[in-house]
Amino acid sequence: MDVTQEESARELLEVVPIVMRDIRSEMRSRRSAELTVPQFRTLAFVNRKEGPSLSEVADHMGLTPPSTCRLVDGLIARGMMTRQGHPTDRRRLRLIVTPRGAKILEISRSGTLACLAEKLNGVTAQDRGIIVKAMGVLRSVFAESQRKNRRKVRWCMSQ
Amino acid sequence: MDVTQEESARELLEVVPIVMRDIRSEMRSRRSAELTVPQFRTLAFVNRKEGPSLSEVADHMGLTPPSTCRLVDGLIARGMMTRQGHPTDRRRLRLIVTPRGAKILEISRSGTLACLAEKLNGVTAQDRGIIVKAMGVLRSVFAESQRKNRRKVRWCMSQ
DNA sequence: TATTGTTATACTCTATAACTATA
DNA sequence: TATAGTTATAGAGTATAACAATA
Repeated sequence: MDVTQEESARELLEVVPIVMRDIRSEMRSRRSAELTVPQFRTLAFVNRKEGPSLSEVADHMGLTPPSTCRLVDGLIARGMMTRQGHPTDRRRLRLIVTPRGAKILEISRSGTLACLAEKLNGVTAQDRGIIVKAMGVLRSVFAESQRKNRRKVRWCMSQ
Repeated sequence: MDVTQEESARELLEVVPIVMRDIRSEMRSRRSAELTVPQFRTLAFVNRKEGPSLSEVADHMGLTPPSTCRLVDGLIARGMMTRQGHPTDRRRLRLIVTPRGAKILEISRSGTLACLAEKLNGVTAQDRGIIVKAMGVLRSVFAESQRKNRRKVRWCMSQ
């Protein structure tokens, strides 16, 4: 099935927000873990990267530094990560996920995954394959554009 | 390619937030239209439905009545829709998109679509077909679960 | 008494502007 | 002077609780 850009863009704009709403409300309802989507993504990134700076997190999230700072603040306030000094550059910091943060991350991830997986139960294995394939394509398209956005933001900020 | 529920769920949880971030930031940067994603979705729904009640909007959006009320308030305050009385049931209201609202909706939709379409430029027509197919599957899965959520919310509220 | 919508309150997400400390 | 991070401020999204008006 060959499809125009416009057609696929229309579908994305219509369906992605619906799926997103569902993911968000599932995370919110998982009381034991209580992570929002941005918190979850931040925690997962810091956990994977082991000691990234704030800028690196902002870059990955596509957020401005102040927004990222607040996001991180919340996670630190709830004992899920800590700030540490950078060995050579004292302006920078290194973010580290605490054992408690790692545990919460795991609970949140597995719970949300289980919910999503259950919903995908009625979908054929082949259609699931199509979903995975589509996600791969989308990842390559949109992961790249994040960096661009980030640079633009930086540029706007300094005029 | 056959795929497990877990595998497809993992991909969704990883990629959907990234695409969503992009859609949101595109809408935000479109200064002439200045609609957030929920505002856009609300306006589009009300425009399509011609005169829905607040509850119907809440249902469609998967939001609680107070949240929906505020969302609608903002759109009304900016002259994009109006509240009208329901002919037979005086508790209800009918939401109507103003000509100005319809115009802004159109500007926002076409601008965001153009941006998304441009990003999908480097994708093959076949891969776009896969995206459209996947969106169709996801729509059927997640459009249904919204209603369930809504009922649960109502139920939670009244204990 | 149940339903529709609203107001009050509180939290998170996000931005821009202005600042501090370090390089 | 440029960079990393923070604080101040503000608007939007969202929830729960409490309420008013109508059925």
